[in-house]
Amino acid sequence: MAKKPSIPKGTRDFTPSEVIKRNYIFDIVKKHFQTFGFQPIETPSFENSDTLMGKYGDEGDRLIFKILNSGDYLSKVDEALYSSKDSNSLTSKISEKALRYDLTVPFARYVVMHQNEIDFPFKRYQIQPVWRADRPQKGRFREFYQCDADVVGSDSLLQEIEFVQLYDAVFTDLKLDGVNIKMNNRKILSGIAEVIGAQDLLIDFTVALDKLDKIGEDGVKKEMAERGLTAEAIAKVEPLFSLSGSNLEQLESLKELLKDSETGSKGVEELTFIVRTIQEMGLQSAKLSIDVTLARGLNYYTGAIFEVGAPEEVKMGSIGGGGRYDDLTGIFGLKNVSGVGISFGLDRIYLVLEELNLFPEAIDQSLQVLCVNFGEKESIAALKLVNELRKAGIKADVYPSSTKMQKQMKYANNRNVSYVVLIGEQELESNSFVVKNMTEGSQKEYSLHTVADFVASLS
RNA sequence: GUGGUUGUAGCUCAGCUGGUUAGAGCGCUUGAUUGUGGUUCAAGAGGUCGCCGGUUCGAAACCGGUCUUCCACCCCA
Repeated sequence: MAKKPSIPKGTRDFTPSEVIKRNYIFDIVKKHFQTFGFQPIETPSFENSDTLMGKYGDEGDRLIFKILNSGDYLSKVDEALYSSKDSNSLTSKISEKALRYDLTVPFARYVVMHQNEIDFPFKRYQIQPVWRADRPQKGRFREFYQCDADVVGSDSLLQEIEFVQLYDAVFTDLKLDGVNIKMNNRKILSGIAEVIGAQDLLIDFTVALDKLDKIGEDGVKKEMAERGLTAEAIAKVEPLFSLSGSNLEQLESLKELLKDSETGSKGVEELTFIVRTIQEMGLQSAKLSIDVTLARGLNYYTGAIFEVGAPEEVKMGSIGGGGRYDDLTGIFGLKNVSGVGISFGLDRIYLVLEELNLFPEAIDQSLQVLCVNFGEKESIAALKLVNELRKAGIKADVYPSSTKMQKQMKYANNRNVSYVVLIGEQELESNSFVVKNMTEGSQKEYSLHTVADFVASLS
């Protein structure tokens, strides 16, 4: 080993225990995706650059990993461009492929390409890694998994309602109590901007408003002023900071506030329908709350906006989000297809479950039974027993070499094995095996003819 | 992309305003214990102090660069 190996910034190796815990989350999420009628698809890990570039704004373009062309990629670049050192124009000449940046845009591409085979409404889920050339932070990586579920081809609000229930089902199953599903509606934000006379500054207005819980009311006002909102407009925003009461009461206030805005009223109406219906049907462990300051992903969301907050006792931002985008496939030439979708932030959910100790206790156990190896003859007998145990679905193994017992026992202990089986000379003679319970330290002898008794004791 | 922060044994970390041979706990190996782990005791192995360069008689420590970690911003899952 000449040099210590390393992995790129923002990437990770996963240990066996981590993979098992991640799979636990994946399996639960998948199970509920399926019971809600979503179908899985997969798309390539890299796409043509023009599929991705320009879809996420300037900031997004910068964060897309570009793949260098194969072969002598510089020979095709003319001298003038090369010597101009203009990275942006040069990039398109030497790189025609890029790593997937999210799952939504490739999905839109997929829908357009397969529009004639798809039965709409199409409910799909997709769990694959994506890559971003971002600067890493805690819970933020350059390679991470996204779990998305989207519906395209239906503008029914029933979809939004289903997504709230889907979030509730998944987090309930994960035993993660007290998640807060926050909802807003782009139309409400547009309506507010309209009413305060700042339509043109919608994005600036919402970006500032979104920071309320971080920088407080005064901070938001200050930022709005910096972003060009008039003092008059900011004064009109005031009532938003003091919205109180139940979801429906807040919606009632918004209705009054937005009565002069057609768009805004539509948004209030939509949210009211969703809130009423969810209230009627009930949620298992999550709570649904209206949050007019919620303003993420505004570049393409046109209706509902979702964000899921971790339970209050953990300091973790959002663990999921999503929204409705009325014309997602439009960028690829297919008009009038409405879509709505949500995403689960796997890495953060993992951190939250870890912090709250919510992974099942037995999850780490990769081996239930280990047979100590006493030599060739003995190990063959052990292997026969192990075969029977494996057929019964028990995770069992024989230690591969007849090293000292102390070493074998220690290995069993470190692997968190619950039972160690001893088949030595004495046991061979009497056609039996000794089972040591590693947590209690007790031992029990079984006949090799009645392995079923031992199997029964395991369940 | 901007500003800051971190890096010393497999892991978690000490190491003073530059000074001789770089430490601890845990883990690991061996023995006490040739058929019994998790407890105990004894002994042992393991480090080009992230990497490259500079200052100095002398650098783990100071300076510059670079990589990495984490944090804030931007943005976002």
